[in-house]
Amino acid sequence: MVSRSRLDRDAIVAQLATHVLATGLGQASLRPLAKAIGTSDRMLLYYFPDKSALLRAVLGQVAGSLTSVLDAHVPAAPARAPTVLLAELEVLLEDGLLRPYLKLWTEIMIAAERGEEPFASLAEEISAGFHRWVANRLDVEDHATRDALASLLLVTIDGAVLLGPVAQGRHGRSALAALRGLLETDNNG
Amino acid sequence: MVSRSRLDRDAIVAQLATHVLATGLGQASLRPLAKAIGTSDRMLLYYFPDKSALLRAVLGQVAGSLTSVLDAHVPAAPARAPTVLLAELEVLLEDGLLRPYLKLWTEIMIAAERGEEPFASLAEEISAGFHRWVANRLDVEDHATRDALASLLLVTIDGAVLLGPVAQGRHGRSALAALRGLLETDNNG
DNA sequence: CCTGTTTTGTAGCAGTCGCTACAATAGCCT
DNA sequence: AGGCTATTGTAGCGACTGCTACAAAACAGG
Repeated sequence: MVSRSRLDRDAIVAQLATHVLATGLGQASLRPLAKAIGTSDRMLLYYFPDKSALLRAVLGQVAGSLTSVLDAHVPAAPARAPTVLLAELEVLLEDGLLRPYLKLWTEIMIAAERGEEPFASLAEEISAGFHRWVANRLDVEDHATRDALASLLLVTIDGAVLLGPVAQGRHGRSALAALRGLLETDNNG
Repeated sequence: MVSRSRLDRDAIVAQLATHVLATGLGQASLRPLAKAIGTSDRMLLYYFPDKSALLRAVLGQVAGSLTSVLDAHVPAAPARAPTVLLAELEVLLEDGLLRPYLKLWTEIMIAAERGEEPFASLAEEISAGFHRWVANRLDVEDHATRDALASLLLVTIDGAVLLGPVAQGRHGRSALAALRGLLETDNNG
């Protein structure tokens, strides 16, 4: 009844999640994806109705993995000043733990803007989740300014990752450093 | 000698520039591009050696058009406080004058990160040009902090555009507003 | 008009895309 | 063993990709 195969549905999703995280969505066609995990495109479409459903499962797994990484390194309590949270996220970026996720995230955003599924709906969910995650860790009492600061951190980090490849990554690094400086003087003034 | 055709090289570049600005790089295959400007893929490859050269010419034209728009609305002199320059750029974003260029720009960045030509080299040039454009308009005397602030504006605006499609654009708008607030208190303190 | 060059159309190549029809295997149950 | 279902392979469809060979026009100068 419960049949076991060399590569069942969950294993496919798990292996594709790490593969897509490493290589991006540029090579995410059925045949290359299948080859990367040692199976055939025929199998991917045996376990999933179509490519959209497959990618939705895979990227959902990636999103879950991201929150695991984030929660492991940046616990929810206690709430922090914005500058402190930004510094913690910068460390994760420099360590390379966060960057693959955010690079994938920018690719999802581009595809979402074109209206391609499942990216459009995924983009909405993931951005909402990440924004909530950031806001929950900020010790700003006023809800409006806390949400605005969370948006600012979200936007600036995404922008820094987007501009990462050019100028040897200088723009991203100095932008985050400058923002951290602004947040500090704002806190002390 | 000087032969004239219904659609010569310069006309092709000009028309394709406005077309990709409106539709993005997602549909930028030879046959759709040709159809959009009323010619054939055969003609595009008659005037250009390959697709990469064609896109390089077209995107170069777009970049030139962007600097025209920017210079027309934000003159070089006099230098401004960061918060003022950011406010001016926000106006251009809200008017929709800047957004198409920056959306195209994010697509170029994604393709550049994959190493695809001509996007990798283009990304380097355009980002350097935009950064210089911003830095030239800031009235910050210290070069290092002026460059860092220019990077921050660059990164935050790009991030805001990238996150534009989700949450009805709330993230982008409130992020820029929050950054403007930080820059103001920094200036006054 | 004729000749030669420049500009275009038509057809097609070899590759990839998502997806499917059909058949062959493999494993279980009786 | 025989039958039944779950799994997998093979082959291919129609559409698309960048690009090219070949030839028909269109246009020039003589």
